[in-house]
Amino acid sequence: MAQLSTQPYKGARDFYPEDKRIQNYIFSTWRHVVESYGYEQYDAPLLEPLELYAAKSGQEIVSEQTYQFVDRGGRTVAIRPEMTPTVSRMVAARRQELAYPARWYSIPNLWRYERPQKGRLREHWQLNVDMFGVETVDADLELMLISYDIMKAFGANDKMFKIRVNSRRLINIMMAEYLELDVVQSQLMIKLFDKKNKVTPEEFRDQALAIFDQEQAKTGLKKIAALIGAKTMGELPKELLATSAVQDIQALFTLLRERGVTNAVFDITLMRGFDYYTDIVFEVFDTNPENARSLFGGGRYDGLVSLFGVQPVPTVGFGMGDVTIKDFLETHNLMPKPESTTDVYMIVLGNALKGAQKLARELREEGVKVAVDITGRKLDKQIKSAVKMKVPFMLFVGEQELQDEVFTLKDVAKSNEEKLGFGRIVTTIKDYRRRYVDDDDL
RNA sequence: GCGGAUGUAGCUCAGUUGGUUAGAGCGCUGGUUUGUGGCACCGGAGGCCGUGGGUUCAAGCCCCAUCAUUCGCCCCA
Repeated sequence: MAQLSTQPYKGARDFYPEDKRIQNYIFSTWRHVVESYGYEQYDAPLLEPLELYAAKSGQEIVSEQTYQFVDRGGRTVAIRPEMTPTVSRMVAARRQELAYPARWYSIPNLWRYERPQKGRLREHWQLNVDMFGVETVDADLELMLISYDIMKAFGANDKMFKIRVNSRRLINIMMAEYLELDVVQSQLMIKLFDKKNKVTPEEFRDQALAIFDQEQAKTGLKKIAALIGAKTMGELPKELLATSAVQDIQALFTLLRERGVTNAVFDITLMRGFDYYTDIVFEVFDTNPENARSLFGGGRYDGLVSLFGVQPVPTVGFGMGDVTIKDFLETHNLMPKPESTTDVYMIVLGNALKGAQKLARELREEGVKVAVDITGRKLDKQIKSAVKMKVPFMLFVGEQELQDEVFTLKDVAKSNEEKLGFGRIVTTIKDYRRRYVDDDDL
């Protein structure tokens, strides 16, 4: 019989305590920002009927990248690969009774069957933030501001990332009316635009030519050059400038500037994969050359809720994965120092265990998190455990200390110690927590 | 689904044109030290060289297969 493997399932991660601390930090930062905008958390099952994704997510996700099985009742079941269809289902179910604008968020784990690679695993957790019920760009603005604030909350500055913005509505006009492409040609051209930064200008030109028919090719390349060459919206071809799609984007950029966001850029090549986006789309992009990649993104998908047979609900949302943001934090050296969630490791000397347990209980009643070493090991072994666990304080408790009610409290990082009574121990630890750790919802 | 790279101690890796008993650093562990970790010194444990086949007098090293990890591609949150 083969030896059992200790490895986690391919593309999925074990979270040891030191890893879970990091994940908790990311989750807690997310929650802080979105809750500060009044978003409330929801959740839903890991499993959904497969048809939910067949409807709108895009073909490949369903056929190739979904974990699926047939349950004992013969139902075809999928492990959720994304949250958007689920939340749309939930909104549709209570379409009439919800209070709008509905501001919701969740942090689900999602599964996709694909080859793992940098920044993309089979299981990841994703912050999903959505606003339902507002059709003006003020909703798009709010979601982008939240994205921006999250990046700031992680310690990023404006130079580390940029926000790319485009519009599906504009893309459709661009393809169908400006370039005069049919549906099939449009899809090919959208894919080509999407990978513009990955191919050489020559390859781009040749592939564009291959999409046009002979008649279109005469003027097509010039038109594309005019599009790509536009660094600001104002440089767009006149035919497009007059459209309401462009005017909406311009209004959005004005609002962003008013709110102090200066690293947002219009990018006509931004496409985003999902079919369900209908209007403005945006993407937060890492500007570091070593990690030059899309970090996360979102946009408006006004049509999804109505798939469930109810009147449409205008919706804007984005999704942000834990794997990519962790890579970003590591690339930019923004990862906080890992430290235990425990405040004090109690080192017990001689026959003091009973007294130490009583003291620990009293400390807990004051809100201090205490781990007691109950092993009876030699002093240095106990200290080593505390250091390895990265607990910030050690408290030495022996028979003499219990009798005097004065204990030695050691600050591990500073390596200095003080003899303190109960009250001072509590305040010292709480001061430390207030200064260095923001753990109110860990 | 396609292509590249890599699998040797818990971790990071070295290992000569194939040659006898497979190495280092860190970590772990015991001691110097029965109430103070990180430093120092002295000991110790720990390897089916990913797995299976093949070539050879002889394989960690060469060949084939397979599994795993990883980086890209396709695709995309």
